[in-house]
Amino acid sequence: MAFEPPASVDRKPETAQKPLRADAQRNRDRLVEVAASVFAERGIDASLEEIARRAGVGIGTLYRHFPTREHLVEVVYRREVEGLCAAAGELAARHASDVALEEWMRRFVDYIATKRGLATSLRILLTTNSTLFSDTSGRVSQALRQLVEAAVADGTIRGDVDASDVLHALGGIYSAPETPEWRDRSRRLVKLLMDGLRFGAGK
Amino acid sequence: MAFEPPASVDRKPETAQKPLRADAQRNRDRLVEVAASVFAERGIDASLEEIARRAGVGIGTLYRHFPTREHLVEVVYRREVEGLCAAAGELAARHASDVALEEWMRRFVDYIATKRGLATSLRILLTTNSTLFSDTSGRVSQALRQLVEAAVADGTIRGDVDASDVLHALGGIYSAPETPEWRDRSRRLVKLLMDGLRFGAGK
DNA sequence: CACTAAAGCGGAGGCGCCTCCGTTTATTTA
DNA sequence: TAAATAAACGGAGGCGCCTCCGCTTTAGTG
Repeated sequence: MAFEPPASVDRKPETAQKPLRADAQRNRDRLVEVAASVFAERGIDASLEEIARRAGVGIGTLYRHFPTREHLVEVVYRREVEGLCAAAGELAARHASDVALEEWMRRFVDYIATKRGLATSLRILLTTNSTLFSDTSGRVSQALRQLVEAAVADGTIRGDVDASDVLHALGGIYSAPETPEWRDRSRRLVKLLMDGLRFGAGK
Repeated sequence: MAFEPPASVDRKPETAQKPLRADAQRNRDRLVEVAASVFAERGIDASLEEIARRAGVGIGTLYRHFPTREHLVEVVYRREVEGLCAAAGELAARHASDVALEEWMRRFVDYIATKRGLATSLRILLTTNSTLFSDTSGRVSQALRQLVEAAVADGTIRGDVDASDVLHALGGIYSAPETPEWRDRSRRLVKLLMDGLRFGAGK
């Protein structure tokens, strides 16, 4: 305690560690799932005991799997980003590529919206744990690139932009001030952006 | 709680608010003093109840004066920086100006040393509460400037440097890695710096 | 001084954090 | 399938956080 350890969550080696016992794996999954909804509902400071309770496990089990609150938050956050990015592939398969892009951006905005309230805690986590930041932002921009390139390739959006342009355009959303109309304004921004992208498509 | 408030400690208006009742002022002073030593001894996560206990007041009194831990930490931190800077004037009055500068830099290093362990928490506080950062860093560089200018003026150190040069030189100390020899190395650095400053003094 | 209103006090109580360890369960071995 | 053992469980307990409110003290006022 004299020397509080760096607040970063330590990396577990990517080399898959021995598989968990079946019950342990079940509990762990359950905890992550419940934690995601409790954090969403009550904020990032939600009681860990409540999470354990709702997951139907003892508090000791929660702590064994996630030795600190930050461990749990990190896992939940990674899972959510992963889900968002995975949706890119599904949308691409099911819709015209410009529609897929638009829908994905809309989801992106919604997702950011849910995270606005947590901004300070999350920012601390992201600055503290730099791999978390680079991993997730890399994953997000990869998903976006996939969608933009597909839409450019089949001519449903103009060809003189790339994924990083779009990401920058979306970036404005992130930094916009926290007002009640934030969400609506962001949605308008996505629409506007799409109109711009569609304009002059197919040359 | 849905919307955790910005973690910044809100500015109390500089316009002096009505003076506290005598007992309240006494307790407040006592708390700050005790808190400084408890934080120094146990780290920034020390128990607030222990602080109240040692100050001989109830926990309720502590919370009335300092509604959050951050409030208390901020006040202690400001007081310490203030003390450090006030020492500049006293040293200047009592010693030759180069000696005053050297001694002050030594104290600065010692002070930073005590804060190393708290670095993460303090960094969060400083990035969260930007007035705290600008107030204190302004105050520190002002104290340093006073000492450097005096020493340059009476020719005990060379004339082709200014306070910001010296501050930058000291800045290296801050970012040096956290090793056991940190403190000794920093002291050597101060000596080295002073030798350099004295070299060719008086033109 | 005596009285009073306002200011301040303080600690009980409720809740959450986290550790520790006796008990239970899944898996391996025979 | 039974025994052995390693892995995992879970909650009691101790501690700290913070709020709330009945009690005490101070600073005016006559």
